[in-house]
Amino acid sequence: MKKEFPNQHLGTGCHQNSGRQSEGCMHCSVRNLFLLSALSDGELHILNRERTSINLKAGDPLYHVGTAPQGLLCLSAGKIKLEKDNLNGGKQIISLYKPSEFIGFTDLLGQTLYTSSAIALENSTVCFIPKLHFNQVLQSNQMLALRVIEYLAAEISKIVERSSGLTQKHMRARLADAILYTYERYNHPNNNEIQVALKRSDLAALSNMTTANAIRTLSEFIKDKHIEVQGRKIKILDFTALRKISQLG
Amino acid sequence: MKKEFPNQHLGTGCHQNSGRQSEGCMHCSVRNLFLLSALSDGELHILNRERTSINLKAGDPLYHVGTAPQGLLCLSAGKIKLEKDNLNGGKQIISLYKPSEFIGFTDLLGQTLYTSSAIALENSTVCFIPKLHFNQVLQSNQMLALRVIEYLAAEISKIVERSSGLTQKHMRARLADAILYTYERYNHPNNNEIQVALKRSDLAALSNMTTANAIRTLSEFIKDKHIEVQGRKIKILDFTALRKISQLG
DNA sequence: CGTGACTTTGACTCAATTCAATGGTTGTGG
DNA sequence: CCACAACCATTGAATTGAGTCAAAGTCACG
Repeated sequence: MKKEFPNQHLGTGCHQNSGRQSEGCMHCSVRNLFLLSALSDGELHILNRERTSINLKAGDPLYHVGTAPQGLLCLSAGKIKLEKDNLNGGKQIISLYKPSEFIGFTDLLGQTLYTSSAIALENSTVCFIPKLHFNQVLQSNQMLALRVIEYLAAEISKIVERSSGLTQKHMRARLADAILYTYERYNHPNNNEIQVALKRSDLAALSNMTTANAIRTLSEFIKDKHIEVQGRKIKILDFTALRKISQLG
Repeated sequence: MKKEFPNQHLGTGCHQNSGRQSEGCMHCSVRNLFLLSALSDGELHILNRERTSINLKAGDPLYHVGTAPQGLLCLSAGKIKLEKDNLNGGKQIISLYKPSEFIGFTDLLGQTLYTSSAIALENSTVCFIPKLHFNQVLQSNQMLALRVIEYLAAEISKIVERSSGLTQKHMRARLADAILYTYERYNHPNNNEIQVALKRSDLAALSNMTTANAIRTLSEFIKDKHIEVQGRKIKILDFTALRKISQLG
């Protein structure tokens, strides 16, 4: 799951992050996910039959808010953010995704238009499975449906939790949360560097504040030795301190 | 759906808001709901078999945050709020429920503990169907599972929408939203009075602000003739103005 | 008619946004 | 290889929105 394609392979139409080629969903690492582990080989073949691959360069949109989901999107390599415009002309980042995760899954299931835009944070590859084939499988596999229910219900708890943090916590706590979230999503096993190059404005969009304030607050954290920053690379020095700030402000 | 039990009937153990007695789920008005309309008579019998009725007085809790869901709770008569403690010692109201709706449904589906507390806003009756029986039906009825998926996915969109309102809008807009939401939930067909007695602190908990500020902002709305207030009774005079305030602040 | 819970209002404080100015980086084409 | 443009990061000062605290005022109910 952590092993990424070297960038020069991104143009080949290769769709798996397991390293195997031309074998499709059956051997793709998403197979290991809780959600899809309920699928039989036959069902995986259905999904695989019309699967295609999409390559994105850093900054490219995968889809735009307000458009209609056409199928299941599974991130195969790279990193993607979901964001939407906020009411003050800025952006709000809803969530960050890594390989093997589904992008915009709830919008697909909700039978509505996309409620946010998906944008590649770095060069990425995404598998696309037409709606029809996914629905076919979802409609015939009870176990899958039950797992999707559980997944969605858990999502709701997370969203409500995050929401109350964003509304009630002060800037310092919100930024600490954003840093810890980013680390949890993109951490590297052997050090405390966050393996993604987020702009300051991205950090701000994650923690619901102005870019200027994100920078100011980040500077405080550096001065207090909670983190170390070089350009867009953030290294966490003191998890305990960040968690405490997340609680108390 | 609008016809409520007179309060003196609440102690009888009657569980239907259709007015019929002793016929259980099969003739209960929830049968008309999108979610459960997929159920056969046999399945309704399964649900009905061990159904019991819970009576609550205004202010009584149905369950507390952090406890484990034991079954499906369906509001039969009355009004219920879902709330949780916020980080500043106050409360936040997550949602308001009316008869025929399920209380704490997502927590039940998510297989986790209750993420909020349910409290009766007035005398209420709630049907309880043990988890086991509900799961039995959910596991055997594919159509029901698919509808639950759609329902949950739609819930997520709503929650994200509400969340960004609470984080980004100013007090005036948030209070306007709270008033419009309360009206949408508990409106009376023939006038513009909101049919629920919410305390000022409840209005504040809905719109994520201090009680003092809710009162101040409410006074502005009265002065500007957008609403009329007598005690806890709120009458909407100008929907257009409120909707505009919701958009612009 | 007194007690407690709720409502209202004012003054103060502080957190956060806004706006503006400046400095730094990067990539591109001449 | 340099110069320029475009974008990004940083910092300061002024302004405003919202929370806090405290003091009355109102209401219902025993």
